[in-house]
Amino acid sequence: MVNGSEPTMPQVLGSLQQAGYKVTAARRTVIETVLGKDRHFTGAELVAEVFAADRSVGRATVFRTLDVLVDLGVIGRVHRPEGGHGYVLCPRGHHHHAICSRCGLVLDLPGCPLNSEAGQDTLVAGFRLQGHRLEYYGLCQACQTKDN
Amino acid sequence: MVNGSEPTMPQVLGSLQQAGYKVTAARRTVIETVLGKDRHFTGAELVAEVFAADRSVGRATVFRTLDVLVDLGVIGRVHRPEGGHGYVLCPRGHHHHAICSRCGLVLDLPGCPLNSEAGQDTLVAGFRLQGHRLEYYGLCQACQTKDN
DNA sequence: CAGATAATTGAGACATCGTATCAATTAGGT
DNA sequence: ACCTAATTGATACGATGTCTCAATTATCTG
Repeated sequence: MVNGSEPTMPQVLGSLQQAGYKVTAARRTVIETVLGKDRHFTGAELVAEVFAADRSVGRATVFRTLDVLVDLGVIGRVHRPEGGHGYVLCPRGHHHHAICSRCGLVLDLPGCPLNSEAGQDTLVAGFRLQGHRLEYYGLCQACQTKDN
Repeated sequence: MVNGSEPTMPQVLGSLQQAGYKVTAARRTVIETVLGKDRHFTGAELVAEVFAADRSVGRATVFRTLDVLVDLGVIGRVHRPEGGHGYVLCPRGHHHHAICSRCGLVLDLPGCPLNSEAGQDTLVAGFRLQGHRLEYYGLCQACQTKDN
């Protein structure tokens, strides 16, 4: 990946336990598969890959584990250029993504270009800000050089 | 709504024609329904409302009209806190949204807090920026005062 | 280690959201 | 009024998740 701050297998398993979730074989398989991805993916894609790795893991379990991982902050949901939404592996801490609108590559951007959270409390009168979501779209280096 | 820059019925119909689309009864009904909304909505919600207004409008036509309106820039797609995505009425020009995570109210934010586009060309080495999507989440004034 | 127990699982039906097909209708230019 | 292509409604379909439920299993307690 682009920077080295992605969570590792033991880290995620630790977070799981710490949050009160059980560490099961199915979850291991799903997490291993997710950690191997370097671009956004759909639930269906993940189901296929997990199924290829372990035929006994159920469809519902994959989606349930995705929910858990979103809850833990290991992955996030993003819009996909094609419409619908996908999932993407997230490094820890506040950050945003640059998404290649051609191949789906996801780059993690360190930091946040927005002003301090304090300044944004007054974004709109009376609105209590809780968070934000920022996604950049464009072409990654590889896709720029491909003709067409 | 919060600011007065939302498109009006004649404006949207004009845009429709100008873009080469025909002005039909079904589209009028869908557009009227959309213009009456002040928060994000799902396709299904809109289908129900349009159907209530005119029982003869088909499901597919509602979604087709939504596509046209996205194309015209009258509405945009946003993430919904509950997951999935929704549609939201948009004023013209580059802007972003503040979305109440409790009631779904959407506030249009004039301008853009990000630095000039020029500066963002170098966001990540080699990445050619095409655009971005920014959404704020929080509680609107009304929802802050509601107990819980 | 064994037993208790609550979380988790797989299977598959179901729900939601949106799209494709297709013959019939209709808007808009002439 | 006529022509023609765009649009329509109905319906089947597809993609993406969610729910139910009985069976299993990870973790805790002793």
